[in-house]
Amino acid sequence: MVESTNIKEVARLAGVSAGTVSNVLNHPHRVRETTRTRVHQAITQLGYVRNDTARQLRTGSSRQIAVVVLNVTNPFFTDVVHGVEIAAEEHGVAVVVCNSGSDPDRERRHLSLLEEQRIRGVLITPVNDEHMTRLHQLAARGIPVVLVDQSAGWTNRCSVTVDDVQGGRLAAQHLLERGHRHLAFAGGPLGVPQVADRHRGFTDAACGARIAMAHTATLSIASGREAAAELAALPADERPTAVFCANDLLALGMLQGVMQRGLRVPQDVAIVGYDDIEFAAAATVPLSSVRQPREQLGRTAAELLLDEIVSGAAHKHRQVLFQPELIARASTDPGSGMVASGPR
Amino acid sequence: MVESTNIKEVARLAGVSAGTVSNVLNHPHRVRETTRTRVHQAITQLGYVRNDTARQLRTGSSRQIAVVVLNVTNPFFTDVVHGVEIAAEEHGVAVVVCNSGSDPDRERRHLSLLEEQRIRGVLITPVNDEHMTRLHQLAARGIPVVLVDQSAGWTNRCSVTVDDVQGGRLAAQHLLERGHRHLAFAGGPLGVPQVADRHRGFTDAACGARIAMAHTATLSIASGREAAAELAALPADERPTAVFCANDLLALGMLQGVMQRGLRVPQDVAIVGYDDIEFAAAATVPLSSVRQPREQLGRTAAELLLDEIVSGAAHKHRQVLFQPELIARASTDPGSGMVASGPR
DNA sequence: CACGTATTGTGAAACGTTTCATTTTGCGAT
DNA sequence: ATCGCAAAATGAAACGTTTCACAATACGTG
Repeated sequence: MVESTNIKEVARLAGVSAGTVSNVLNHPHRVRETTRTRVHQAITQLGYVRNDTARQLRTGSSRQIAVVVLNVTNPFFTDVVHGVEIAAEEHGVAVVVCNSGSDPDRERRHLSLLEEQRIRGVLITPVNDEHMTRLHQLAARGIPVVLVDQSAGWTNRCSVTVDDVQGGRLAAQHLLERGHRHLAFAGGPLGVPQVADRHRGFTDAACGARIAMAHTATLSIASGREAAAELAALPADERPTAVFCANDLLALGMLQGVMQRGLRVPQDVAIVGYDDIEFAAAATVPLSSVRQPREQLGRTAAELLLDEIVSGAAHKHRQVLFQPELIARASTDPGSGMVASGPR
Repeated sequence: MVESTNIKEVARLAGVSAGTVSNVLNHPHRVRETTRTRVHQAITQLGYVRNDTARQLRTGSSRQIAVVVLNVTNPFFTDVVHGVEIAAEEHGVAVVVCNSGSDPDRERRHLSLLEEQRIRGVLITPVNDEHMTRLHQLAARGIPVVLVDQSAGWTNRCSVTVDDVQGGRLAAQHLLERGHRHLAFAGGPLGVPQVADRHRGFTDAACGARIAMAHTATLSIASGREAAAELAALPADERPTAVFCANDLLALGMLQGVMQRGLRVPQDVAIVGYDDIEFAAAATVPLSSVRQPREQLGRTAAELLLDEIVSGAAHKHRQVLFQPELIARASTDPGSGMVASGPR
């Protein structure tokens, strides 16, 4: 390990005090131009790099915000992260991405680490409500927290959500309009609030229809394939004619699974996904899906957080609720068959 | 902002010195059990959280490694990141994900920030060779750097790569075997080493064939659609019968674009992608693709980095080269038509 | 009970900044 | 020349840890 040069060495080389070097870096106008250039020369000559650790210790706050997501490999979340980055960049703060992988334990560890690092603020989609008090604690200790895509039990703080119950309703309505009377919901675990809400909205709006439940362990393509096997194994007259999947990964797996078993989509079974990730439109059969404003979700959340950071006590907490939108494509349209949808 | 309690307050409440509290936290065996529990009580009673900033300043090193990727929204990179996380978790170090977005300027800013933070190590897929000297500088200053998915001009350090030239060759061979004699390469910018290598391998192995070039501005679905428009506009006898796309996003866009314009895949135009992201198999026409060991790439890179971190001078630099593999699916198989491929 | 030794605990220094009260410098006006 | 005052520079304290040489206990043994 090479010991790096510090501010004092720069000061010595430039023939000034450490305080002056610090001023050159942080308040250039306070120092005369001639010395300023002298200091800059010393800096480049020594290859000096400011030690942010010491700076943070002294100033007491970092210049980073964190975003904790459920699953980095889910395009929904990477789009959210992208939105966060856009907003953060405008404010000159850096974003660190943490992945809980839907594991409460990893989520807890991340939060502890972030608190130890005195992170400036946290955006988080919690795994479940297990750590809600922990999050309130964080906020009480001066680390603002904004909930993303979840709002249960968080009325007195900022959150940015999409109406999942309404999303479930949209899916049900769409399928009922298409004439389906025997439906299925695929998703899980129901402990995940988003899944529970989508399920609730779906069953509410489809109260007249028959609804089967395909419980999945995760919200992944693999789980979708498994659920498809279950579904395809049913005798034709017992099989739902349409499935609503709790997210697009599940729906893509479902699509692959049922087609592999010789069922036609949408003729034998129609499929509606959720999120409308970019790959939904490019699927084997372009996927109908409940669209969420993914990037805007992230951007708005970041803006709320940044406002809370800069405004401090003057900040007013807000709960932003976006409305989802159903995008109909071939996977629910008997007429369109195998014709691809156009660009979104 | 709430002023947090520090180690001294804990010490006072527990009736010991600050050093003892520190020992309880870092070397528990050095302190008697009775005092240890007393200190722990004080910690929980005050809700004390260690200030990692001060700890890092004193110890001189952080417990985090960074991974800088070209595009967080590209599933290829999220899979790589996932591999990194797995390896890092085994070693108890945290991962921070930085997104350069293929922008050299953002890449530079990230590197500066990471250096200021005295990050423990960096995994990076550089945008191009613009900052190679900067990376060597970082390494010379005691921040190990491992190159991921790129190795040009990096012979004396660790890197983990997949043979892109060979990948390009595989694609060409595959298409030649299928009888295609009029090919196209879609990708860009050629300043991106991966693109250049794939292009080179492709043209090398297809030297007998006619090869058109569809230059794209980015490696995204949108760019793929644009390239498709270009291609579809050609008269049928001037149009290549097969396209090799520099990555799967491009290929998915290409697929959407050509189908939307009434061309059939693979009958009118066959398509080969690159990366074999999970969504390639789920595409409108399941996509043939050159598979890279995405997760293993990340995991291996992280392991090399961690070895360099713990072994220090004893570490031997290694350049790991993986071989790609062509996965044939319907997008290049005239026989299979629209039949979906099975699970991978 | 005194001794020797291993086990615990202490206290101050050090890490590299920023901050701010204070001192020094520069310079135009007298 | 000298004064006055703004501008510039200084130097030491402080941020919250960890470390380490040293002091103070505890405890088994003779």
